[in-house]
Amino acid sequence: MAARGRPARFARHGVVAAAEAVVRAEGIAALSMRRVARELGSSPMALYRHVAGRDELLGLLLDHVARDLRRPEPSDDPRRTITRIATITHDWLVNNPWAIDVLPAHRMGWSVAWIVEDTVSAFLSAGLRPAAAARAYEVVWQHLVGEVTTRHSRQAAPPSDRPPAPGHCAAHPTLIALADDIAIARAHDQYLHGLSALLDGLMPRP
Amino acid sequence: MAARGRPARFARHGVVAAAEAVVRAEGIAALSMRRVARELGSSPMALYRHVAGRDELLGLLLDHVARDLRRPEPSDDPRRTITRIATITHDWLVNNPWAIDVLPAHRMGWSVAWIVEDTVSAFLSAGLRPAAAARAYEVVWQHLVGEVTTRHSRQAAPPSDRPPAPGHCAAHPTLIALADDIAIARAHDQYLHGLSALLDGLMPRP
DNA sequence: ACCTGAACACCGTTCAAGT
DNA sequence: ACCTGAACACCGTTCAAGT
Repeated sequence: MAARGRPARFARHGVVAAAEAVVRAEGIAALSMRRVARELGSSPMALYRHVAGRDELLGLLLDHVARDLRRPEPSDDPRRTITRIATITHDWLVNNPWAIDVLPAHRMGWSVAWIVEDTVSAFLSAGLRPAAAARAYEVVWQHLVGEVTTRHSRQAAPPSDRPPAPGHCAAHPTLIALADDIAIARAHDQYLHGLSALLDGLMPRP
Repeated sequence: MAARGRPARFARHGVVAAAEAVVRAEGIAALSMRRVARELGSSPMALYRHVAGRDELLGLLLDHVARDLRRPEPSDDPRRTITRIATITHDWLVNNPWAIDVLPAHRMGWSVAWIVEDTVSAFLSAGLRPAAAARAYEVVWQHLVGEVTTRHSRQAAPPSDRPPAPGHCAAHPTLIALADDIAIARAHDQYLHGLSALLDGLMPRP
């Protein structure tokens, strides 16, 4: 069949690719319909031929970026499997922190459903009952999201160098005495440490 | 000394109070300088006499709302102390989810510094070394933030009722078999369950 | 000393018109 | 069939002018 009407200057995929370029170069805050249009050299309204709106564009971008998230090979040791999946997901979210906000609105797309699938079944094969396995997955996910969220927002607003007022020091002795330990615990990559403690509490002991 | 110049129509506190009213009634997304000005019946620019800008207003609002967060009495049992502080903070953050984003930019203001102080010293009196106590606090905080974040974003985007495509079912057998368990784990208030498992892993066993 | 109005540079999205 | 331009209802913030 012959092409009818005016030919398209770009396609849905081109819009997503332009959006990805903007996010990579200038961060998620710079991602606007107008900015993507400028990237494509078109008018803002041209995008709406290919994409329903900004929310859909974010969802498509999520699917696009999810290709970097590779499902690991299954292993015999459930704890090892869970740790590996969590680590991969963690590193991916550190690179794409905006995905945390998009994931729920995107109905936790099937492109990343294997995270739930493989983690829950690892908990099952570790001996947890179904309800406990589902809860355990939820806790691991919450901790993962919390680590990435706190990391990301601290990066955006680094701690001040100003010393605290004397009155504050007297009121918070432990805070002052352990200031270095607290700073180290925040700065270093402690995700695996926290996950390990969590799994100690969640999984049956041998 | 006599008042000089034009009298003020409102004060810094009035701006914060108006901001709180807007947030309580319409949520954090509705909080704009222009919206607060409308609330006060003034021009948007009048606010800048009393507040440096939107970021400072958010910080002041945080301090204002932090008065609802009451420091609990110390107890003899460290685990009980930590659980109580975490529960209070959790409930407060569920009511003020926007605070999660503001806290780091606000340099974790001294108005809530007792959370760190009391939690870390409880871990110390449970027998943890300083570095471990600091890390343990960090993990508890991360889990707390993650629980509130996932709860909040799911509330904004409830799961769809559409049944998944058959292909997806075949690829994710555990997900399908435990669908009800997973839904329950997400819906119910599982914060205390997760915290308990976390403390099992973090604290020395008697 | 405090407030206002116009302006600048943004935003998502609708709707009618052009090619 | 696809794209554009003007428009609407927003946003934070600057700057000069008014009282």
